[in-house]
Amino acid sequence: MGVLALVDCNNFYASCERLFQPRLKGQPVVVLSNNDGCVIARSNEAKALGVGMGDPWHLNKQKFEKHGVVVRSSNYTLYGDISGRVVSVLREFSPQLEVYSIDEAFLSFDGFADLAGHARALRSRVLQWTGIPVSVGIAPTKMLAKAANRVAKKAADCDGVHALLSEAEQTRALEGFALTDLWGIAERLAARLGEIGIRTPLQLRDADPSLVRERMGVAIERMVLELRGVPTQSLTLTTPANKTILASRSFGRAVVERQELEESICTHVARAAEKLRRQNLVAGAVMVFVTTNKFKTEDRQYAASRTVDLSVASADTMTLSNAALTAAARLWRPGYRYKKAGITLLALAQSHNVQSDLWCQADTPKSKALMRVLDAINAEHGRDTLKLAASGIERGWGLRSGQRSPHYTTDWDDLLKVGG
DNA sequence: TCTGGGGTCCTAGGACCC
DNA sequence: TCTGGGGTCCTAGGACCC
Repeated sequence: MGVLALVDCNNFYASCERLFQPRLKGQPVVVLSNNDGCVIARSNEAKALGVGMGDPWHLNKQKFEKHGVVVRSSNYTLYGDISGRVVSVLREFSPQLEVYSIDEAFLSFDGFADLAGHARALRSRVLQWTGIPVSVGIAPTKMLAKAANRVAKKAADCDGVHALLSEAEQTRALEGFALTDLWGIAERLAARLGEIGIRTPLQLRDADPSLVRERMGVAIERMVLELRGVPTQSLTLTTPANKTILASRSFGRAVVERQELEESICTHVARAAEKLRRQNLVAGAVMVFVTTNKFKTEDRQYAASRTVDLSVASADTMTLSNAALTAAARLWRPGYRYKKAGITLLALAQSHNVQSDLWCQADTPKSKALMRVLDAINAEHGRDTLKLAASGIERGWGLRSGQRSPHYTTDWDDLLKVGG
C-alpha cells in the first residue's frame, strides 16, 4: 500500500512576514490582497480574534486597530522565494514529490518504517532551515492525507503530525468533519449531496460508488474511493505547463473612460507576455474580459469577454496588444462603471519548435520577408500549411507548425530559401 | 471610497463548417 | 413530403482550489 504525506505550511504568508520581523511573533498578523482589498492570510492570533479569510479590510479597519492587528500588504516575490526553499528541504525527505501549491506539497512516504518519526524530523528541519512551521498529514490517498493534515493543524497534542492509516483512525477523524471540510467539497456540492441524503463525510465514504457516479458524476465517485483508501490520483512529479495565463486587476476606483481601460489592457498584456516567455510557450488566442462592480448592486451590471485568434497569418502587423485591443474594442460599452479588467492567454503550446533566430520584430524587413514566405507557401499548399503565432515577446513573431506542415523548418535561412 | 488574483475542469447552447 | 450529424470554436457560467 502506498503512503502519502501532505506537507502544508502554517498560515504561510503570515509566517513569511514574520521571518523578517521577529517582533511580529505572538502578534496577530494579517496579509492583504492586491490593492489591500481583503484578508488572504492570518496568523493563529488573528484567527482567534475572529478575522475571517477574505474579510474586506475597509470594513474591518477599526476592529484591527482596536486589537492591535498587524496588517501587511502582500509580497508574492518573497513568498515564492521562501516556498522554493521549503521545497528544497522537503526533497531531502522524499525524491517523489508533487508541489501542489505555493504552500503545499505531496510526498511519497513509501518505504519508510517510522512514518511519524520521519514526518517529525521533516517538520523540525524545515523549521530550523527556513523558519516556516509546517503540518504533516499521512494517509494512503491524497484526500485522506488532506484530512490528516487538517487534524494535525487543529489538534494541539499531535505536534503538527497526524497519520490516518487504519480504517478505525480514518473513521474517528472523519466523524469530527463536516462535508465542506473535505478537499473538493464546498457549499454547493455539499447542498447537492444533501439532496441525495449524504450529509456527512462518513455517509459519503460508505455510499454506493456507482450510484454516486450516476447521480453526481465521476469526480464525486473518485472522492468516495479516495475516502476508502483507494487512490485515484497519483503524484504529479513534474510541474505541468500552464494551460492558460491570466493577468487581471481590479481598478482602485471605477473606470468609465475607454482609454483608461485600454491602458490597463496593455499593462496586462505585458505582464502575461512576460510569463509566457518565461515558460517558453506560445499563445494561440487572447481573451479580454471586463466586469462592473458586483458589490454595487445599484450600478448597471455588465460582464463580457471576447477572444481573438492569434494563429491567423493574415494580420502581419498584429501584435499581442493589438489583438487584445481589438478584443477590447468588441466588448467596450460606454456608460458602465468598470471595476475589473484582464486578459487570458489561451491555447498555449510549447514553443520548443521555435528557434530563437526565428523570432523577429514585427514591422521590420525581416518580418515582412517572413510574411512573404508564409504567403507563398500557403498559396501553394493551402492556407493552413504554416501558421503564424504571436510570440510571448511583445511586438514579436514566432513560427509554429500547422497540422500539416511539410515545409516546417526551425531554421530561419532554410525558411527564406523555401519561400524563394 | 474602499470587497484579490491565478488557476483547473466541466457543461451547454449557438454559430459555423463539411 | 421526407429536411443530418459530427466536429470545433466561442461565449458564458458554474464549481472548486490555493
